[in-house]
Amino acid sequence: MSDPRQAARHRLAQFMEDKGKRNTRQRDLIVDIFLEAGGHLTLNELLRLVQERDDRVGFATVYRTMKLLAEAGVAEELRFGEGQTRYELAHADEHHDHLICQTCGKIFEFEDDEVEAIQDRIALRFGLKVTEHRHEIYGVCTKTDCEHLRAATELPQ
Amino acid sequence: MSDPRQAARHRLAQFMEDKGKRNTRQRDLIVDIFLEAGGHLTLNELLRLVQERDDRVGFATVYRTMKLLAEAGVAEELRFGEGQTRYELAHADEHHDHLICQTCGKIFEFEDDEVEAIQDRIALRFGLKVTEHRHEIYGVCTKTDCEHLRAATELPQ
DNA sequence: GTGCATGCAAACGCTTTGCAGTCTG
DNA sequence: CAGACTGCAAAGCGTTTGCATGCAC
Repeated sequence: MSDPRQAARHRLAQFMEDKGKRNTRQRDLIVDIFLEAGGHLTLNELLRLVQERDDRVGFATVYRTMKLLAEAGVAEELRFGEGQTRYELAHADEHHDHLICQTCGKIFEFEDDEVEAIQDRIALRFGLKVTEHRHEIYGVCTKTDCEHLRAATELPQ
Repeated sequence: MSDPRQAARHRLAQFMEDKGKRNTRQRDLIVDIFLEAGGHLTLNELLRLVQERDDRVGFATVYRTMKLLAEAGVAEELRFGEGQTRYELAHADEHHDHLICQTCGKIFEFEDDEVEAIQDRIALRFGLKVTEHRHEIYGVCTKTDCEHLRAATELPQ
């Protein structure tokens, strides 16, 4: 049960029950695909994947389901500079930030306690109490398979 | 000439000349207001300020002028989580990040070499060469005049 | 059966652009 | 006076919502 996907399913099931939400064919499918895909997808990318398995599902359902997952704490909304929202699996309790390759579009995750500590110190200096933060590092991937990945993930820019 | 506004005016004048751009009543007004206001304004906030002095100026002109300033390296586009673009005066050569108070909407700027250094190290670990980054710290302002500031800056949320 | 969920299409909010008329250099 | 600039209005684009219908419980 150290699988984050299993944990997510449990949390979601609990949330659904608590709130009197219903399980439907569409929701199940969307959740499955979101969990399998493993993150950083836009609504349209999700929709496309969903429709490969069931083309009767509409955009609004994917949209509302992802909002639901976000509310349940199972998904997190990410907004990079692209003008679209991406969704990733929320890792329980732990926070992480992102590195984005501007060539291939690949997104990496990182976590750094030192940065978090410095952050708190900086905020204090301005008289703020930190509630959340966003830290994105943009760069160029030096891996040789960069171009290949770009094609695979189909990210713009 | 350590005044960043003067520096900005010079840089802009140079850019205009190089590119064969023209000086107009509207552009002069928008630039004046942008430089005086001192940052972090949305297009609509700018438009409102501009129209207080000349209500014949349209939104598109403010929009295009700010794009021009961004292109000239005089303004920088900021996108926080609000769905609107804000513009701030670009400080020549130096980079800084932002602290945003979620209560009063006030925006502070900070700079931290240690974070930048850690960032480079993290990126290296993933095989990326950093081109730029974004670091936003959201928090709650503990200042007593927080609510007052909120009214003054008229930020949402 | 009740009322939550779906799918469509329309509304939104912000940004971007085409075009006819205006003004700078 | 050529062509860059303006203002308007319309188009784009991603997101959000109203509503009639469908379906889970």
